[in-house]
Amino acid sequence: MSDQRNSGKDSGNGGTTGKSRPSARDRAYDWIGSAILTGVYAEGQFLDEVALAQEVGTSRTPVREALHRLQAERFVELVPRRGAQVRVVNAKEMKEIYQARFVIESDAALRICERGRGAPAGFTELIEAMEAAGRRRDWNEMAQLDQAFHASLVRHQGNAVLAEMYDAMRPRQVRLSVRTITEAPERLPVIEREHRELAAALAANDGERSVDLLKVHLREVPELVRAFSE
Amino acid sequence: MSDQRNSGKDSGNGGTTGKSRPSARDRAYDWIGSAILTGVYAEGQFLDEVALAQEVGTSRTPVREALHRLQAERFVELVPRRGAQVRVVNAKEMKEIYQARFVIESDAALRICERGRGAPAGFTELIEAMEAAGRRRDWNEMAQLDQAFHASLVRHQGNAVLAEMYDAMRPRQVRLSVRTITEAPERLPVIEREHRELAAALAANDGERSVDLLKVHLREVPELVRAFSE
DNA sequence: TGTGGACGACATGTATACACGTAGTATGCC
DNA sequence: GGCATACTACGTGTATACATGTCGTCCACA
Repeated sequence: MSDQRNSGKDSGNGGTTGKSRPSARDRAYDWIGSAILTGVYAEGQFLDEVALAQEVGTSRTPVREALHRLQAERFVELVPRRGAQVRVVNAKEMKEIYQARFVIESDAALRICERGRGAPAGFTELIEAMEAAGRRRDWNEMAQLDQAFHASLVRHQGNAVLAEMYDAMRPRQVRLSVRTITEAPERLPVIEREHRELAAALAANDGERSVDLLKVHLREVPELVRAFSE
Repeated sequence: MSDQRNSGKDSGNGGTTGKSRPSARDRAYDWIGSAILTGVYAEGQFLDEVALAQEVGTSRTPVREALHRLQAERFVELVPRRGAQVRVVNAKEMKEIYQARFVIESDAALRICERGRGAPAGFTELIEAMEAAGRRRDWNEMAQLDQAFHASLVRHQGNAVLAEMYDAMRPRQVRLSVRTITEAPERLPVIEREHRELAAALAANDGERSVDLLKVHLREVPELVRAFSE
């Protein structure tokens, strides 16, 4: 929830001034987003712009802009003349997200293998970093690396529109990814093995096997979610 | 560019007051969006918030909110401390959009047929309305109905996340859809035939044939685009 | 003459004040 | 006692003023 500035693009923000202080809008975005993810606000609750502004330490204007962005990422719903309503990701939506992920990722794998592109650059390094984080039991780091792993697969395909779509789902997944790993760490070796197998299949440009692996890999998580979430 | 209010959702805006006057933000969104689509502003040009506010007849605040929304739809890029830069959809992006459409639509068709759901409700009516618009040579109406046709296919699949993603591409397509039909009206009968064939394949729950039809249908347009756009 | 820096104009980022619509509450009527 | 209605409080929608960073220009200097 902290690397989401500049709409996910690394547009360099000038570059000369070095690391400029984050804008009020970004701070409001981070603050509200974290609050929703950590469950400070109940689902369906309306957020008070003035109260948020006081909490963040800005005026209403940056808060409003942050809320619009959070709406784009489906964290809140902006009801006209009523305000921003908290919209917690539920099990049904999570299942749909994983289904959408499978659609995009499997298409990416197929096209990558069709063109003989092999595994993305840095794929192995990401796997190793993930396993290292797993040994440290740093689930937060692991979840982020897992996201990066799958995102690099999609980006490797070369379609920026699909990659943007895929990235748009990312914020909604972070919370549940961490939770999934935290509550079922015994599945860690399985996940790691599947990652390595996927890397191998891609390196061999075996699209069909890649899709099969993704199907299994992306099916497990929603099952876990359903198991302890309903 | 006129039915895009409330972030594409028909959230009923209260309902009791009937059709309330559009907000300043919506008017700004429509005005700027139309201006970009009709080519008033050159690619890469920075938009002046004050000037836009004067044109639309509001203050800067609704203009800024409209620009943020236009950024989410990739019509402009918001460069920090510089402003909103016009970002015209180019041929490469258009090709990627059609590829993304194929990925989502073919998945929808497959799942619909797997579950034996048949064609979406109102599918035939949409086809007939499209053909009527074609006879009137009302290309604008045709393009919109075509969008609705394909969107209903995606929605019929039942995955709201994928449907939202799909809808997010819609604004970017409108301009080119109209242009494509306008500049190659002789292809109209082909398009209409393909629509009817797709409807028949879905009604028969023939997923494989539906995908084949979509592959042809969604491949033609980018080819046309490349033909007269570069 | 070309280059570097300082200054001024200007646009965006932010704060705040006002307008308008909605929700909740109290009151009167049936 | 229950329900409809008017009123009040409150929060969003919008406008405007101020703060701050950026870009272009001009001038000094090599």
